[in-house]
Amino acid sequence: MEPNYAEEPSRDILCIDVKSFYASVECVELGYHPLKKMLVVMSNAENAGGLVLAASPMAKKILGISNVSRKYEIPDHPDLKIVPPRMTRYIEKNSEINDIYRQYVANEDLHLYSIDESFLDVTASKSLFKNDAFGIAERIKKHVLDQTGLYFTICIGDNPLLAKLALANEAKNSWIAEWRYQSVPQTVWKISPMTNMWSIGSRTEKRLNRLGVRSIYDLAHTDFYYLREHLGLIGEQLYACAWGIDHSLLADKYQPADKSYGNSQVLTRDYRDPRELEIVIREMAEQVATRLRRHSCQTECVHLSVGYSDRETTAGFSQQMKIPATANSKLLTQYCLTIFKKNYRGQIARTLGITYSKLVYNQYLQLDLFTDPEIQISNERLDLLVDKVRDKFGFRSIVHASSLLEGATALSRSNLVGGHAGGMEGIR
DNA sequence: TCTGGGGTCCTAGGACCC
DNA sequence: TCTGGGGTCCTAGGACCC
Repeated sequence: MEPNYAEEPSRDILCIDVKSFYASVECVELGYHPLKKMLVVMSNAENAGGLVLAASPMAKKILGISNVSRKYEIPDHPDLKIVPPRMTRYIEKNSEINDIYRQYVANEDLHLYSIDESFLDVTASKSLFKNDAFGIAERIKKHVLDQTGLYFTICIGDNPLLAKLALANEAKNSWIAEWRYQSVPQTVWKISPMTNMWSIGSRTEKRLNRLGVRSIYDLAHTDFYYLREHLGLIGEQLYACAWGIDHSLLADKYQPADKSYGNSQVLTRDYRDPRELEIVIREMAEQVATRLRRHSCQTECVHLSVGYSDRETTAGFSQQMKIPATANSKLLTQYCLTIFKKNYRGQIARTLGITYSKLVYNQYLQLDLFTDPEIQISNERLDLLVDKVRDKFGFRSIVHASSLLEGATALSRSNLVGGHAGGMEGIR
């Protein structure tokens, strides 16, 4: 049951990623050459456990630093520059770069994949620019370099999967690579280790090994029904991937089925006092609620997870709860605390996470039968007012008195963007 | 010396309904 | 005499990605 490529979509898809995005942005802003300077962007650099979010190509090459290195693993070197993250700046740069892409493709042919990766379908642009995919890629590369000083790699494929695989596996050496259906035997089947394949992590690799599959070549030559029987839908998808076929994996990512908003944090120390934990839960419940309101949506499902310290014998608990749609801070806080009280028995806690899922985008207030409508409406107004004041004057302008108590983390985290320093500290 | 943070998708099993 | 079966919703947990 080999695939028939004639029936598969054949487009000119570019997958573009900026080399060491955060590190490169910092180099440019600080006046260094992004390909020549050794620089790392580090979160929490004041702790030995500080995490490297991005390392410039030279830092990787000469000092062997990788993106999840810890501070205590970084060698001392006089030429190595260490800077804190400025997430807000990176988001701005990302949007500037995508604005450039929009000069080459229609908006519906541009898919933002992550902060440093985008997919462009340039099939329709070829006649407009009187150029092939390769030529358009070169033009975009020059444009972005001239305007922003950032270098990147581009891969071309018949579909997003091939472009993405090329980027992950071949673009390390050259700035451009092209993977097509015809080249699958020389490219996709040679991907090694197997975990370099999209959607194969260490667990899946082990499962495949147990089924006698030791390479991507093996995967492509394993009976489809055998894979489906043992791995279900995943088996079907893996088989398709091994032949470079992209039916769902990337395509579906453009329209996520289950959107959710959440925040999580590793606490800076062990917490064993339930009152302190409740303070942090309140803060987080409210911060995620703010994100809901900012996106004009409500949640129907609240999830709380508490991870225990290594010193406990159990890992922690994680529980969700279906609720009537709301984006109200006070209500959501109560739901989170309900889950907390139901499960917590005095263990030493180290991580907290709150996620709101099952989002609904209807704007009107869902009045419930058991609460006075006046109160519901005034709660809603209060939330929006608080959001507004914070938009204007910063998070710190209005905080709960409890955020000043021992154990609270909201104030110290108020400048974080995507969990890391936003870089606007002192401005607000 | 010590837990990064934010997401999405899939599966299994239980509850409930007709 | 006998264990129904199918569909849907929900939760928990696993896996993966950037």
